[in-house]
Amino acid sequence: MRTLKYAILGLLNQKKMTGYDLMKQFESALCEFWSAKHSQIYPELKKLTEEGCVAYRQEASDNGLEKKLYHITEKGRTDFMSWLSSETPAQPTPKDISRLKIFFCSCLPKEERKFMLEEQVYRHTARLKHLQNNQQKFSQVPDSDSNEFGDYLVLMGAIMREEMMIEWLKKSISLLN
Amino acid sequence: MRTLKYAILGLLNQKKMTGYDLMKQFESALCEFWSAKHSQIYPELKKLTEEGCVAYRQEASDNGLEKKLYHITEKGRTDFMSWLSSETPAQPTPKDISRLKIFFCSCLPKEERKFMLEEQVYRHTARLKHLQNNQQKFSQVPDSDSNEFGDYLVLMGAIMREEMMIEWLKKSISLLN
DNA sequence: ATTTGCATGTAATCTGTTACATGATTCA
DNA sequence: TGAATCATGTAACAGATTACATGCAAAT
Repeated sequence: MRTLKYAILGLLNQKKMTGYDLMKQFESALCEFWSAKHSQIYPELKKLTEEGCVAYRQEASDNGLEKKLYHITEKGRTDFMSWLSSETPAQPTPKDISRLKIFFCSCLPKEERKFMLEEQVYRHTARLKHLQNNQQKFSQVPDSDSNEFGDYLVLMGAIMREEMMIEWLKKSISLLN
Repeated sequence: MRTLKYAILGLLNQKKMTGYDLMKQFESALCEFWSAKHSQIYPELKKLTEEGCVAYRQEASDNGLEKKLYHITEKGRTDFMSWLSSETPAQPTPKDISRLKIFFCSCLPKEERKFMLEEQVYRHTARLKHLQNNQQKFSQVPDSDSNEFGDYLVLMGAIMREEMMIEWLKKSISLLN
């Protein structure tokens, strides 16, 4: 389905970047719903260059080192926009090890069941706090035409996801016995 | 991480099954948080047999066809229990194409933005109804020592996930403009 | 002097999907 | 007679992670 292709094109559509910059974007802005290591990004950029979806200019970075500054081409923009407008196919299951373990929790001795669920509550609470902290950087809701609008929506979605997880886990704990 | 191994062991720990039965379980009971096709299940069963985690007896099925009825071994049970008790490593991002598209939604013309989000609301509403229907099969909360307890918890979790998604999408729509 | 960050790549491996392949039985 | 279900497998490919590999600059 080439999703990585479109994630990269979408980012390069916002601004010119190096492979390294893209990697940083996956670690920060996209981390709540997509990920990619540099070992996947660099080969994909090579492929996209061959396809004519991106191009680069060799530049010297601040320090004087070599770097490749990538930008999106017309073909790249066309491909990206048609992907964005296309219907999203029914998502395959989001695989979730925690839920798998909870599914099998009746195999565990009673004390451990509660312990397992509480450990998860702790994790998600920490994550929620971190996300709420990020949200404070927005003094108001960004305009829906700006690039930050997407950031705002997915951050809101991530917060709601964590809140839901905590609520579910606590409800589950209350059902033990 | 061999998660498929433990999913299969967990199911075989509940009862003896054929590869085909396991496939059906992935399609029904586990479908909200794990998936596996038969082309992955059969080779994994072969590997688990070699490892000594499972064993099988060749049997004739109802109709007279050959089938392999798998059961878990002591080693398999030990492996499964130690996996279940171990700490779950920090989950890698659950990849989500819908969220990725929403992240880039400011690239779309205004009318299409709303359309995209509403299409998602429709999808998740249908899914929610289906799950709520399944929940009605439980006349009460199963005992936390029974196998159905896990079913009940993950179904509840899936319902809450869909409710959260709908709420998030509607909130997002209200923020357009 | 050593670690961290910038910067780029390849190789080996693992995980998962789609397609190929077969064959009997049951139901419409 | 043809489609659906039961039943089992392999091969090719796609997607993603871990490890291998290099090198300069800046900060500690």
